[in-house]
Amino acid sequence: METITPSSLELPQLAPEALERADAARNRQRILCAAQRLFAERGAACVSMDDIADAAGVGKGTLFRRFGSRSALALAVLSESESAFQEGFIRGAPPLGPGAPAAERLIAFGEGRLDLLARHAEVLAAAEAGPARFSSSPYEVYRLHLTLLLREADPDCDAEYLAEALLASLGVDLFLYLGLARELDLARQKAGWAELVRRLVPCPPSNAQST
Amino acid sequence: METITPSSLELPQLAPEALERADAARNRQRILCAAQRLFAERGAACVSMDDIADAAGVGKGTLFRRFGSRSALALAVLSESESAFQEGFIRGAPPLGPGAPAAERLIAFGEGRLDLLARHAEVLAAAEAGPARFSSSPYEVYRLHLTLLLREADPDCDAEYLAEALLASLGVDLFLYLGLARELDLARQKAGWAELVRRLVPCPPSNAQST
DNA sequence: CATCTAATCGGACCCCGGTCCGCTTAGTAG
DNA sequence: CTACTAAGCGGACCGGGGTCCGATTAGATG
Repeated sequence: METITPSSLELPQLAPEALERADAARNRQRILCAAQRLFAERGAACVSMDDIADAAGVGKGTLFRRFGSRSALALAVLSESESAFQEGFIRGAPPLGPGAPAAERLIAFGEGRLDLLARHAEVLAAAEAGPARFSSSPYEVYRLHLTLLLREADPDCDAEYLAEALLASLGVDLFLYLGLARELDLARQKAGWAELVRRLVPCPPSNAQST
Repeated sequence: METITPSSLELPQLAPEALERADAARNRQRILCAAQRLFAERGAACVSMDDIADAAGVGKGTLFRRFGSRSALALAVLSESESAFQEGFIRGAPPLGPGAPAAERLIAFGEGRLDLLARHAEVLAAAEAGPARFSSSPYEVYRLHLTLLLREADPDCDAEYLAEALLASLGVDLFLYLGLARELDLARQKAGWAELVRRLVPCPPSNAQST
């Protein structure tokens, strides 16, 4: 504790992977592959953490050391799709990306999220189960994005609250429930979302303002 | 199985309590009391089903036989408050009850629900955890109520979808998260809800129509 | 009161997510 | 190549929700 080795000072802690030991990195990959495969084969709901550990040829302790929790692992499995979506609404082409009016971007965001839900509902349900829902980094990004768009659409609204309220209607649980129990399919939910957004923001035809 | 006793035919199955054996009814009461007490003492999150069974002087099997699940038990503990609220918006005085314009009733509904959340957040969190959220009978009542009000406010909207979307923003999880992590207090959430509703329904000053 | 039966009881048991800690090993320094 | 150390490993373990089934008993019948 008292003597700090020079090497520890030189490590700039670039990224988690950078200072990960080789076997650790290998195990992370093995676990990710096993999880992805099992999720695809049986459905995420029917795959326990023990299953994944066994399939990856790894102890349960290792699994939790690498990923911390079931939700975090599920999130990691989805990171590619998730990043692609975020890329889309942050730097992509309109109407999802910058350039379109806020209302249009909001509608496109919801449709994109609903597509994501439709493609990965099961794994997302695992990723956003319980307390993980609000503390995940995607949620924070979504929240910020919606808050900015809402403020842009109407500076007088309580954008912080409305962003959370809107996000609530794009939750996995609701999506699955609406689809399975209430038989509202993807198209209907997209239309409903669009209606919701259009009613929320006045949607003035030419309100473009710089700054 | 083949011989049906006359007595079984005479039982009209009036209500669950009616055909419940005396000891069963007694145990149900004991369990409810113990649960209520423990929830109040320690907070629902720190009370396990074993704790409740022990405190009630009853086996775990009995507990689950009577209530089926943790969420159902929590719901039962709250049934009084829940009924009072439902009574309020079904048969109570305006603006919560019938008589006020739909928009006003919607706002009052959300405020009432938020009050309920504020009073019983912990137990409600247990009651609406996981899959129980959408399958509970209160949810169905809320859904119907909102659907009718939305249709009344604007017959052209997709009331079914909008009702679910609105209800999502009155979920316990979101309420707790907004209050604790985002520091949006009860008043702010009420104001936000009112804003949300007013933007959603045109709120024409005199749109009262019979039928 | 004795008998009978089906509802009830209760705790041992299961599965699951998550934690802990003593053993192993990668990677480095000499 | 050897020695050293901290990171990594893995499986025993824990508490919690929920299930099962042999033992018990309420309460009706005669």
